[in-house]
Amino acid sequence: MNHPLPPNEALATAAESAVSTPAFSPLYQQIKGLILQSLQTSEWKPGESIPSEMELAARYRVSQGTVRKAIDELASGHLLIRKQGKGTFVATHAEHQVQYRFLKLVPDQGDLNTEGPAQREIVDCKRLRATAEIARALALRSGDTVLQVKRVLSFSNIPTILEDLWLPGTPFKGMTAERLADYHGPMYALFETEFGVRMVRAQEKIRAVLPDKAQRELLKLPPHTPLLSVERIAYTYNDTPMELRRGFYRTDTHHYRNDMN
Amino acid sequence: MNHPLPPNEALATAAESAVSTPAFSPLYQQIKGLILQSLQTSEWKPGESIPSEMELAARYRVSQGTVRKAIDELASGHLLIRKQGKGTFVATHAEHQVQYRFLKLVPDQGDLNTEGPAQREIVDCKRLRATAEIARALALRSGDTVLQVKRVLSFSNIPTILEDLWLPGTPFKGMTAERLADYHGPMYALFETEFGVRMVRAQEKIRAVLPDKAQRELLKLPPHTPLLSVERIAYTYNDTPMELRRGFYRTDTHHYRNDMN
DNA sequence: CAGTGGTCTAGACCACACT
DNA sequence: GTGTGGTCTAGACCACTGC
Repeated sequence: MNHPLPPNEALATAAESAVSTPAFSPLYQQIKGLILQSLQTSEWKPGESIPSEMELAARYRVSQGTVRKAIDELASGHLLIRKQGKGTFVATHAEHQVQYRFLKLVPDQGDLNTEGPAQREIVDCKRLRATAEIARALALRSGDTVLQVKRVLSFSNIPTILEDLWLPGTPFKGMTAERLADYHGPMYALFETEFGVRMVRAQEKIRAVLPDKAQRELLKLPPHTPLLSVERIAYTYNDTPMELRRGFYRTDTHHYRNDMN
Repeated sequence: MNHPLPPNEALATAAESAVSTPAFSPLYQQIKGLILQSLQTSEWKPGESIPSEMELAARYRVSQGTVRKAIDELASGHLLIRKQGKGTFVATHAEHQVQYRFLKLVPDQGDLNTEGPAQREIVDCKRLRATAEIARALALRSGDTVLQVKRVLSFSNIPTILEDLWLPGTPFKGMTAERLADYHGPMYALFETEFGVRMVRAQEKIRAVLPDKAQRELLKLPPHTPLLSVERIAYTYNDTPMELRRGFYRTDTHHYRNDMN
């Protein structure tokens, strides 16, 4: 093995058992896995600080540099946030800086600050059985209980976003329309504090569509107004899908912005 | 200063002149700037290898680790590509792996491989004076010469993308419809080899729109088919805008895919 | 002041590609 | 084998934060 010190029980020697693939994994990747595990089990919660690099180095019996590289990768994936002089923290959607990280709709003029926060209206919130399609997206079985939420977001009192979202019933047991309505702040922040579910990654499929009658009414749209259809699957740690969201965005005053580099 | 060796003339001491802001810049950032400069001046061209880490360390009089960190950042920005055992290479849009890095439209079923390459038809290609809007997007003055290209892309012989693009006249002197039509491969690869312009970053604004009559005809669309409007500004090194592109995408068989993490 | 992350170095060794 | 990037270590010092 590639470990210079007495083997740490935590540093799996699983690679040995494999035959055809050497499956060489650098030490810092293994450390990254161990840190990830502590995040998953909520040993360190969103917003909290994790142990210092020196402490982690001692805990895992590796050098500070190795821990450093592991943390660097997690930080570049927005799982951790480094703050010089203060420590390293578990990322959270409650942070003002990264609020609405996954919402790419921005006003044509001005920015999110000039516009202010959205007005939110919960239209519907109920439990139902997952259709085949929803089950597939959420890695559930058809018929499993899911929570459906339907809501409208308005900016400057203009209804702009209509969205339906589906959450797996088990992890979100106890979620109600009231709790959603009472909570001020990003929905993903509520998921973190109330249900221990942190979204780390999302994937969106975007199309141009014409709204049906019900959608037109909820958004108070004139006829023949095309909408952006945004289908999102959000994942927690371990690539587990935890939310399916179908959004319909007005794009006459706003646009979807995507920066690529 | 923070340099342990006889000062290298290349490592600017510009920070000294500033008064209010200390403007501390780590060594590896300065190295990164020097490498970037060599990329801008085409000392190393797309697809070529740059000197080894050891050579660069000697050239800049720093340790290998410092060069390494500079290269790491450039590689994570897709400006360089590291290949273990072979060397470090200047990124290029001709690489099969990263071809069409900025095209996010993918087929609903299958992937880009099952679909095969697009059929391309140049509809128009002419020089004209920049409108105020185009001039602003390309950081030119109104009335400056720009090159306009209009084309249609088809997949499986179904016209799917209609796009207009505008290029600044000076860097793209000598571009013709013929050269575009004759070139097989990504347009951005042609820009690299023929005009020394490498696109490193892009920004897109996306909306849902209804096509006008001309657009409907070019894409052979039934009436009332909404389209995705994708406005892209692409930048070279140094954040210089080099292309404005307005695309209209059919999204009944394809969708715009955006992965966030 | 002590504690944190951030930078820089020097040296050893490993994995991979070419020849 | 030689040369490349990739990993890991150990130690020194710098920059920032808060007591």
